[in-house]
Amino acid sequence: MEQLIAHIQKHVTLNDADKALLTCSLSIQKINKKEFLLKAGHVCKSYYFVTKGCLRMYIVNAKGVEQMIQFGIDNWWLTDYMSLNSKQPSQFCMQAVEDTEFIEVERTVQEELLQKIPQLERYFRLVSEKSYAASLMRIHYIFSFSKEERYRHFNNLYPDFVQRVPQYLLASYLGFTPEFLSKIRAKK
Amino acid sequence: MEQLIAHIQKHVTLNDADKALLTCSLSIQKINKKEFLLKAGHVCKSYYFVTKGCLRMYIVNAKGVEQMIQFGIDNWWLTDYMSLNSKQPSQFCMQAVEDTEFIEVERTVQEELLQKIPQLERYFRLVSEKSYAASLMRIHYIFSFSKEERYRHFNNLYPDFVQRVPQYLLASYLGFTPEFLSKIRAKK
DNA sequence: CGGGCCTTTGACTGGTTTCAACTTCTGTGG
DNA sequence: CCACAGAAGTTGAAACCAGTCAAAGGCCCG
Repeated sequence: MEQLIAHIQKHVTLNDADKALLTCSLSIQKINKKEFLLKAGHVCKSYYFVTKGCLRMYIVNAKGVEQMIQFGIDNWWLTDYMSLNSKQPSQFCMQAVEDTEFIEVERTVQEELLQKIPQLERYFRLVSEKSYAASLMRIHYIFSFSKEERYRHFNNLYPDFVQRVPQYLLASYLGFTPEFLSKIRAKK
Repeated sequence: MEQLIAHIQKHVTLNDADKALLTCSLSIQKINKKEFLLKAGHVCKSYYFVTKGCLRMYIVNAKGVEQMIQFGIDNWWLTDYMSLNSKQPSQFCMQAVEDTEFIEVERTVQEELLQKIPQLERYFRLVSEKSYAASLMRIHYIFSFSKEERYRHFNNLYPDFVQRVPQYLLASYLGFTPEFLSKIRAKK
């Protein structure tokens, strides 16, 4: 819980009353590896803030293949903004990659908190601006690097994370096949 | 100007005083085809809202090739959120594809407006959440479709836009070469 | 210790890029 | 208003990056 408050305070300032309100409105939840937070076809009704472990968001494409969209690790927010705002069924699934601890913020609870702590509006804005910027950079890397370069670049940025997740998820996240990732690694 | 106010009111409500304040704080600007709003190496200091025409944001990659990142047409916000928030130099360039009309909101002006019209904070949050969601869907399409499928899909969604921009920009946006786009089109 | 999931390896295939030459379009100055 | 230069689009041949498929090996968890 202090983790979320610390993250918020990197962006906006909270007084003690705000912190108390957050602490009593929200709680840490746990989920086991392979369990789901969201399944395609259901409306996404919460924001999820990961405090420990790893979540993933994926979509099943027209060929029936699971396509990784996003990982969520420590201090990351994960949700389907589209479904959340439109209240339409989500196309995504959200599943735990490892046993994971997270804070769930239901849309309705978020609304209350935004009323009572107006600077949270700014916090969530800054978070989604950052996520958007990061995803544009990801698109840049996808187009500007070959698949092997992409892997090596990602491996340099997050060497520990690469060791931590199954290769087939990483391969999907980077946009190629697990076989190809295996061949890259065999090289050296 | 009414265009921006209408767009804001799709997300939050404004009273007459708010509208008046927006109208006197902001103004329509024009830029000619090929002119720049932002060049790599400079700090991005504004949000740009396109009311007419077309802007593009691109990055020059390690091989010296211009890589399209984003188009901005009617009712789209375009900016480098990374540079804007961190005040670090941008890696991106922003250039007019056609003669374009837009509303510039400088970061400092935005701060004032956010003070005076608090619900704008929510508006900008919703806009960036939407943009983020759209860019995740774009990543999904990139990975799940072949390049030819990507073009046909995009062509179905935005047939008029495809006619409007130079093919080499569209090819770059979709992540392949102009020659390949030419061949796809020749097929049928 | 067994079964299923994950990873590895190799041969074959094909979608896409690269390069170069040629054609068409566009805009600018005479 | 035409001419011309540079930019944009087309076409084909050759090369290659990465996918597919199949079979074998490793490893985790019940």
